[in-house]
Amino acid sequence: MSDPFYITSAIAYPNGKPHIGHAYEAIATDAIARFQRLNGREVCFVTGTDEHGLKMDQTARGLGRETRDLADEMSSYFKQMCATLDISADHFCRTTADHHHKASQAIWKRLEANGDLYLDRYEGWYSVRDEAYYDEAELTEGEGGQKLSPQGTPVEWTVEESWFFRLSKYEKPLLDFYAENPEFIRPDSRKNETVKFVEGGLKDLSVSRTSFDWGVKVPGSENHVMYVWLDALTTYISAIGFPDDTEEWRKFWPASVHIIGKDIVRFHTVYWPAFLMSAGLPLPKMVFGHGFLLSRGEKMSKSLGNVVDPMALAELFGVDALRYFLLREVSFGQDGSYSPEAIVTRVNADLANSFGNLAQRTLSLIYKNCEGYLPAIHGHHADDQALLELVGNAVSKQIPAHFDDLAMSQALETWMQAVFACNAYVDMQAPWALKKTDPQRMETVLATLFICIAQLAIAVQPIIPGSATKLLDQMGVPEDVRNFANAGSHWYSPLAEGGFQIAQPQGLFPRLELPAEEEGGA
RNA sequence: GGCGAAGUAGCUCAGCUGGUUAGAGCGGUGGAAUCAUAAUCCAUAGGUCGGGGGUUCAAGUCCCUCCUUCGCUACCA
Repeated sequence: MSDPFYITSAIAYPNGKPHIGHAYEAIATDAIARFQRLNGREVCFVTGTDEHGLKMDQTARGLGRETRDLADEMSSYFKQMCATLDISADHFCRTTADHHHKASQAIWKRLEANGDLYLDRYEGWYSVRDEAYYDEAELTEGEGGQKLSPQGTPVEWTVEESWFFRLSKYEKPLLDFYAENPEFIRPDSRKNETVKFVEGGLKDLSVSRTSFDWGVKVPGSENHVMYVWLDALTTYISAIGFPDDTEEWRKFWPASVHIIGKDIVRFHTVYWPAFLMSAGLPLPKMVFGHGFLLSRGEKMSKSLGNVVDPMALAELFGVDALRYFLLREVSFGQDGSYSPEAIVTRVNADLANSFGNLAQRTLSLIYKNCEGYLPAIHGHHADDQALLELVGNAVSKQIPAHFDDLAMSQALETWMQAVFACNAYVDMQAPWALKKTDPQRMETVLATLFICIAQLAIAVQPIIPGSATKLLDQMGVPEDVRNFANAGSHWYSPLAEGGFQIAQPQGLFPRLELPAEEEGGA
């Protein structure tokens, strides 16, 4: 088990409860992590919550609560979401943890030691009401020449003491890095945006705040807290031990991939690598900016009232159904659309009808006609060979290649084609008819199907771990076979000859029904 | 405004470096089968590949232009 694979999702900003976008990212990241484990890599998967910053502080104050208290509560919802959705994270990190503060201060000191931090003044148009600075170009002019923020609140020219990071110094190194590492930013559209942005020139970055104190204290400037992003990004290294020289740190850094939303690509592809360069640390190998989930093609927002609670969806349709839908229907990297009809249609067609029914009809035939004992193989026909080859090729080559490329929807498309081939094979061979005409042939056909179904279940584990495991359990497939390296090994005959007997098969993928329409609007 | 992405069958989308009759799934239609979660399999549905122009022996696939939608254009995260 060498070849470490370190993957992170973004750490969520918990000033609200988790929404479907958080669930989507967690599920996608989890599927990749699970795939790599089954692919023989030693995996570390980190997720968590990013709890500092102005907004958390404001939200808590608005509720009349202690910020820390609110953070504890909100973070727990995200942790709970991970548990519910079968997210196999190795570490759930909170930026409020002591070790994380220590790590953030350590990286700060490294930037400082490298001469990249200097104290200056941040000047700009500041809205007291929004507690935010705005660019001149964003402002509008109200009555009497009063300058207004995009939110329509008054702004005034404000000067604040701030530490700056010499981001400008890294313009060239970053561009060189992008050029030398074409896979660093994916998909390409995000890379273009980033390159153009950096080519446009980088200004030094204000990396401390004095206007609030909910954050990591700047070493030596106790009235400053660190810019939230500097602290948040540090999670990726503090999670595995930094600044301590731990075994995990040595094994897993630099990260294999950071999975993030397309809205925070810049922080991960400009600021983060610049910070790391300054700190003298290796850079992550890849940053992948996935798309957004739209509700019937529209952005989800509180004002539109179309925000979807992922817990409710999991409750309604099942965790694996939700996971399958999101990863099959949405091309990873692009925006995707969600609707109850779409999930019901997709899950019924693929999981219930095609794959679930394939397993059910095959296992039922074995249960009824072979007393549950796995049938012997009496020499394969060309049809059997063709199917075994098609499924074997999909499971051992094509599907892992797609997963490795983070193309989960394509992996599943390939998977479905193999499922279709199995169904076509069942119909053509008609083992129920062979029962009377050629029992031995029936046994071979059922054995062939059993092998294929097991392989398909093994391959789909990263997507629907719960159901796949249940099916493999029903089928008695040994643990050490349940990975990409061994799925195609010679495990069937030993299992059959060992006298394994299946119980009466239980359907694992129930057909979904469209939930009844909500009554009356208003 | 600048830069970029996208516009392909009713729906959701594949189509890499240009090359035989433009593909898949879902839906629709017609058959077959009855082992199975009324699931499955086979066949099929006549889309000027956003409009126009151009390059080429050959363009959905390259160039120009127009239309439409979307993203980025730094200090909330």
